[in-house]
Amino acid sequence: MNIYSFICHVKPRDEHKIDQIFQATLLLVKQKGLAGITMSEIAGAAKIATGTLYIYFESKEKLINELFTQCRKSSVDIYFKDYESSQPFAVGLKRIWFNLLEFRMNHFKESVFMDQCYHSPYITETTKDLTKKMIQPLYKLVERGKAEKELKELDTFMLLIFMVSGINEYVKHSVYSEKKITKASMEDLYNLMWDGIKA
Amino acid sequence: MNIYSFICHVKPRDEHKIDQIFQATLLLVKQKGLAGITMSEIAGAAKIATGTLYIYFESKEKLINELFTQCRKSSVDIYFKDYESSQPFAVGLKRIWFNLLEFRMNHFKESVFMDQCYHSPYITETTKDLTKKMIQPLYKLVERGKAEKELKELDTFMLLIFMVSGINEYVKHSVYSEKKITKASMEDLYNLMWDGIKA
Amino acid sequence: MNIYSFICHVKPRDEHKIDQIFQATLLLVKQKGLAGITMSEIAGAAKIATGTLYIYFESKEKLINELFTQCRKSSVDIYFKDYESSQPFAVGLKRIWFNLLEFRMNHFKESVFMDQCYHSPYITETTKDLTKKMIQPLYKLVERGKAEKELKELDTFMLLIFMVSGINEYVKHSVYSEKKITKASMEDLYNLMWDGIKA
Amino acid sequence: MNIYSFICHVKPRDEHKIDQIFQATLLLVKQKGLAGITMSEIAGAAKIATGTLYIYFESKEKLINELFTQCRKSSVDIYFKDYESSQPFAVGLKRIWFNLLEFRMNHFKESVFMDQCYHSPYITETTKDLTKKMIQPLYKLVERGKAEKELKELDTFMLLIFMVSGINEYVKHSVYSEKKITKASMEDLYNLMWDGIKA
DNA sequence: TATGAATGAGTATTCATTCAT
DNA sequence: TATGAATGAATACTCATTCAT
Repeated sequence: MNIYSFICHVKPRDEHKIDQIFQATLLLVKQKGLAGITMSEIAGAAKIATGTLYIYFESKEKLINELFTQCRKSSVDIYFKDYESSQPFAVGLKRIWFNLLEFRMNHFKESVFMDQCYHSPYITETTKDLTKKMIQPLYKLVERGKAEKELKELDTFMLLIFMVSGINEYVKHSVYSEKKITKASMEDLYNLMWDGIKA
Repeated sequence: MNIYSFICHVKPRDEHKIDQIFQATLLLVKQKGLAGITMSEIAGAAKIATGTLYIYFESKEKLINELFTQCRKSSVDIYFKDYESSQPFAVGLKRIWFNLLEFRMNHFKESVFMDQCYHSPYITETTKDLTKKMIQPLYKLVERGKAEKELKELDTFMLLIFMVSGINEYVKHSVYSEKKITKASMEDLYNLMWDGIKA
Repeated sequence: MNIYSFICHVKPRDEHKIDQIFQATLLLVKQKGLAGITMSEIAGAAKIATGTLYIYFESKEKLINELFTQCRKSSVDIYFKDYESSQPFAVGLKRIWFNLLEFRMNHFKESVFMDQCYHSPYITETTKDLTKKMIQPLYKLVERGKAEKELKELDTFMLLIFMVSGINEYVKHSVYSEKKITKASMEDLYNLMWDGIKA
Repeated sequence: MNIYSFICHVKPRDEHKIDQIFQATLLLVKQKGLAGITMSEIAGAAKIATGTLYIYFESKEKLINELFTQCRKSSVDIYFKDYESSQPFAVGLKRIWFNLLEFRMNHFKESVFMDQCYHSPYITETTKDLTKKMIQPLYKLVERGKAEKELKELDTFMLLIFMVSGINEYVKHSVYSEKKITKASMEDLYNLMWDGIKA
């Protein structure tokens, strides 16, 4: 405990321990769903005591919300990795689409967790609203695609949803049926999507 | 009350009550998620006593599983409504696709519930396996489409998932943003999908 | 329903049904103990509906108490069967002792039930008191034995208890170890007891 | 609190608390019978929270079984206190018989509890079987008595049961009629028994 | 009377949270 | 900070009793 803590009562930041807790939670949610996990299970899986959990998160709700927020942040970071708005539209789109796919594949637990949260009593409306804001760049990109006559002249949200939804379901299916996703199948899925949306 | 009751003085278990319970559960799950509902809330919403719940379902787990099973059944019934395998491929496909959309729209609570169940501790593996079997006819249809050179020569499951995934997400989005789904937007979404999968 | 019922509200007396209920209760208590039986189990075992049980007994407590009372009565009836106070002391004693043994053997369920009742919340103090009164004749017999110098000059209750206790335990042991009780072993046990109490 | 606690900051499960729980349970069973006690009553009587009960015993059944096991152990310990198999037969027998009597007198609650358990749904068959094994030394002693021609040539179990049964019933009677058991009456009862079994 | 579904108070058990160490 | 036992309100489930048929 340092002097700063006395003044500001900031939350402790043993980032390593927080990560342990987050990873434990993600794993358990994937295995048993949000409905089936308890604080002591999380503590157990994170190899700390229940009491310790409450040093880092003041309640279960806070823990879930903060994990959600962090998942969302890291997902957005990945979504726009290596994306330059200066690139031609088609290049940028493919870049982002593969980023989305990559995230779903490599962070499957996070995806499941975020899906589950959406209909849970833990996530507040504010948290949900924030999520919407973070996809703004993607929204912009689609608008640009329409402006450049590369995409069909349809409702932007419809295009957005159509582009993304196949990824979620395809990855889910692959994980549960334990089928590897090959580079070729990724291209196939992209082409299905692209043939759908292109002008 | 049926004629049998008059003769035999048997008070049959009230099928209507099962429906009350199911509807109450679906509503609550949509509102608060599977994680947040209690047996007494369900009983309250169904306007019966807690004890009565246990006359019809021996445990919370059984209740959730049976509701899941019934949702699946009714969804499959709707999926293949007015579908004739003798129709041309494109006609049959459109028929089923619109049935799927219709189900998601008109039975949104059921859809949300089924989605939630998938990662819950309530649904058993057997129940999940059955689900897979029930989509067989759709699988067959896609195979036929490929044989008739109407569809791209890709993995059947990939095509299947691609066809269906947009529906789920689009309806979800519409419900939560409280946008009506018009006949026109339905056609738009279908065309996005069709342009993607057609040979 | 007859005219008498209207006037007096007497309890119905389908003696056959009451017996069914009693037998079912005794069987269940032997199997699972007084702590483990429910009214619907009793009804089930008696092949009647739960509601019907309440036509014959207004509560669980009443049912248990009435069964207890009936067991006590029938036991006392058997205890003094063929016993004549005019017979010589030793003859009378042997008669009663063998009657006691016979009751424990042939009405084992009743014995277990009565034992269980003693420490249960169901049996009222009044019911217990009554039980004491019913062994009066036996008490008198022991007093006579002492007066006739046939028995040791000890506290009557001590003699009484000593005489009887071996029976209970020996029968219990035989039933649970599934050993038949032979005529010879009955005599052996009697002699053990007699050698103990005789003057 | 032991030295280990100071070093490791471990708060050990409180053995004393288990005893509190056991004593509370015994008292309640004596008062109301096994049929009439609830977990929250036990917790209340032991002055702990209901939840705490479940830290020490995972279910009511487990609690009852473990208490039964502990009662049996402590009873057997007392049965053979100051008993040496090298002593003359008659000395050893009297020693054990008085130990039995002492246990029944000083641990009346335990006796009542164990009696009640025998026909309850809580005690498993395995637990019952173990009980039989623990009286082996007593069985041996009776066999020796027969070999040394001190006892009647009768079935060992019959002798065993006869020796013991009077104790149970006599103590029960004394407690319920609130009569003190004097040293003299103890000797009287022993002599009744001894005159019965001696060769 | 007889039925057995319905009731809801009561009971066993769980679990988020606190607290003494 | 870290621990995990302790707490007690909340939850799943039971069961004596009632009641419409």
